[in-house]
Amino acid sequence: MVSDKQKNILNFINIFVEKNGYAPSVREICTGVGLKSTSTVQYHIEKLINSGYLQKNYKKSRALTVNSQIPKNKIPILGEIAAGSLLMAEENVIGSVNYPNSEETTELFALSVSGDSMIDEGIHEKDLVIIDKSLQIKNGDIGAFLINNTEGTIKFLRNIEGKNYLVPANKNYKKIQVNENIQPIGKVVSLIRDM
Amino acid sequence: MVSDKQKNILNFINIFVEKNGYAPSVREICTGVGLKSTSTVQYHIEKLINSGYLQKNYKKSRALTVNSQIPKNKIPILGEIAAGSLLMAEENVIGSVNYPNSEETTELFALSVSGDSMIDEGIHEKDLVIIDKSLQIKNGDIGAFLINNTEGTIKFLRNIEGKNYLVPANKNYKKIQVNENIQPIGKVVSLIRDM
DNA sequence: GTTTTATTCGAACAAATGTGCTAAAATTAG
DNA sequence: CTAATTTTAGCACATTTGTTCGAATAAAAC
Repeated sequence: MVSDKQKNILNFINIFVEKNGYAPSVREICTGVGLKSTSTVQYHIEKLINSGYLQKNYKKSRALTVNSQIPKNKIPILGEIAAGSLLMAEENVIGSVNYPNSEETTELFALSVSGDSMIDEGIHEKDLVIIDKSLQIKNGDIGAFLINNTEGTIKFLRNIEGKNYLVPANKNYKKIQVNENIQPIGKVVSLIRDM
Repeated sequence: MVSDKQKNILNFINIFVEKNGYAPSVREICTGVGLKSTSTVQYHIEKLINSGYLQKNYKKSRALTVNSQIPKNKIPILGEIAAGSLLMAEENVIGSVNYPNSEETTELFALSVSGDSMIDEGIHEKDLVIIDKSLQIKNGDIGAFLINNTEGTIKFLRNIEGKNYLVPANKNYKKIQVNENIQPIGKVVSLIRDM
């Protein structure tokens, strides 16, 4: 949809804004990307706007804004997982958090930990775990799972003698064999605790 | 140093940028804060620049940038604590992290945890703890301390029979009585763990 | 090859914008 | 009250900047 030149321009704008704190003028983009005509830049800008990468304010200078494809570092916090399916329905979102190390990720969300089944792994009640829905939970990983379409939980996934188990990090709880009532949500990639 | 009108203007610029993604023009500030002359705004802008609240680029439009007094949400990560004193000397800063819940704080920094003396509190090696230097460590708090001007450590501060101790959360370590070789750094206010 | 589409250029124009100057008005200091 | 300082206004000017139009060039499709 967008050509190399257009990506080039978008990139230039991004870097310029990052560096200067305000957007470049059309002519600054010209020299920045090696074009000699302002209307050429105009042409590409229009394309980028139509593709949803940029926004502009008619006749105002330096009024370009880059549509950061993903609201950078802002991910929703889900509270209790509603019966049915784990969706980011508006009702379930109880807040949002700036996640440190994410560059661009749509598949992240945060979940408030309830219970102490992972206490031996240093995952406490009320901790915020960041979950990546796009990452498959592999043997040995800590993942988020939905049990009976009702209850969300954080557990180790372990393969023991060919069978998959949800394994808690707390001697007081026992492992559960994965069955059709257990649905993987995503891998736990980070933890945030406020004190 | 800065008058109410100037604060008013600074505030207007901040809100405008937040809302539009680019800075207001001189005339937009005029109408925004109820002034009729561009030169009046010019006058105030110069004051704000001299006071260090703003930056400008000569003759460029909308090239105002607000000097966010504190780099919002960005706090330095310190590595090994150098002998001497715990300062945010350039050499010690090994990175930076976006800290979720901070609005404006100068006194925050992050420290990578080494050792397992707080394992029972769910604080693991390589975790990142956020420390607020401006908060006094009180009885029962987890704090960061500098021992012998050399070694940084995270411990509980507990008052037992009138004496202060650094108490680990690990049975394999013993508590240490606070003496003149132990210097408090700040209170641990948050924890971040990447997996 | 021809035709179509995408990209580039140049120049000119109008609007937006920052700047400079002088003077008046309001506020504060003495 | 008077003098000094701060704040505001008005206007004119020079640049910067976005926009428009037509045409040339390059690339892709047929």
